[in-house]
Amino acid sequence: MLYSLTTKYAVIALIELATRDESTPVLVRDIALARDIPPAFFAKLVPPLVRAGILTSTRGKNGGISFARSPQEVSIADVVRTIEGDNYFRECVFELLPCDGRPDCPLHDVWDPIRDDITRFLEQTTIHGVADKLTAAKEEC
Amino acid sequence: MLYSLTTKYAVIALIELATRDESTPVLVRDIALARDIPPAFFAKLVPPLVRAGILTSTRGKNGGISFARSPQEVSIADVVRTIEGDNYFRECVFELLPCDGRPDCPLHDVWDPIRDDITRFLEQTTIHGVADKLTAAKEEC
DNA sequence: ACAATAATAGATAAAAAGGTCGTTTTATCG
DNA sequence: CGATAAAACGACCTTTTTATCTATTATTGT
Repeated sequence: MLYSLTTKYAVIALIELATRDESTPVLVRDIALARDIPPAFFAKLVPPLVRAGILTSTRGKNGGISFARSPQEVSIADVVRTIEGDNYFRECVFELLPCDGRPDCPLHDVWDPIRDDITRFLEQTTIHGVADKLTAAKEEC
Repeated sequence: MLYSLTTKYAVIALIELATRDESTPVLVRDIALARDIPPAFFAKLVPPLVRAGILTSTRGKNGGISFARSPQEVSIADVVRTIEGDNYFRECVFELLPCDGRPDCPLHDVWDPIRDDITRFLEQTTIHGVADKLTAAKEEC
C-alpha cells in the first residue's frame, strides 16, 4: 500500500543507516544485507539520494555512505519525493472529469484533507525518530 | 499515488456505469471507451467484480453489465478490496523489525490512525455519491 | 601498485498493463 | 425452429515497467 518496493527499500535502508555509528561511512552492501535488500538494487538508489542532499558517499577504501545532514532533519517525505518524484504528493486519486484539461475532480473536496494528513505524517516523521523507536523496540525482544 | 492503475480503472468505470440508465445493461466496451480505459483491459476486471457481488453481467445480444446491488451500497473500498485483495487495508507501511515473525513495526502507532482515516473515507464514499457530484459538476461546464 | 569501494552501464527476470482471437451464450429475425 | 448477430468469457500473446543481477570503470586509502 501507498508506495513502491523501491521507495520502501530506500526508507528502510536509511533507517538502518541511522542506527549505525555516524562517525564513519558504512558499506552500501552492509546496509542492504542487514535488511534483506538486494545490495545491487540499493546501490542504484544511492546516487539519487546523494544528489538530493540526503547522503554523501565516499569512494575507495574505507568508503561507504553516510548522512549529508543529520537524520533528524531527514523526513520520510524527503525520501519518498526523491525516489517517486517531486509531485508524488500532488497527484490526483482518480483522473475524472477532463473538463477543459485541468483535472478538477469532485473527489478533491473529500480527498484533499486526507492526503494532507498523509503528507504531514510523512513530513513530520524523521528517519532518526523511527530509528530510535526501532532500537528501543529491539531491546525488548 | 495510493493504488494501481488497475484499481483506478475499476473505480472510474463503475462511476461511469452509475451515471447511466440502470434499467438496461451497458456494454463493457462503452463504459471503457467513455473513460479512455483500454476496453480489453477493463473486460478482464469484470469477472472479479461479478464474483464480488458488485456487478452482474448478461451475455448475448442486448447484454452488458449492471450493478448487482445499488451503487449507493457500493463503496470505493469495496472496489479497492476486490481488485487489490482483501487485506489491502491491513498492510504494513514498512516491513521492519522481523522480531519472531509478526511484523510489529514502531511506525504502527503513528501510521494506524492515518490508515484508518483513509479506510473510513473510502468506506463512506459510495460510487453513487461520486457519480452524483460528477454529473452536477458536468452541468456547470 | 594494489586492494577496496562507489558509480555506471548493461543484461536478465518478473510483474503489470494492454491486446487478440476463438468459444460460449443469448436475443432476434427469417 | 434454425440461422445469425451481438455480447461476455477465457486462453494466450506482446509490450512496458519494475526489479534484480553482472561486469566494467573510476576513485581512494594503504
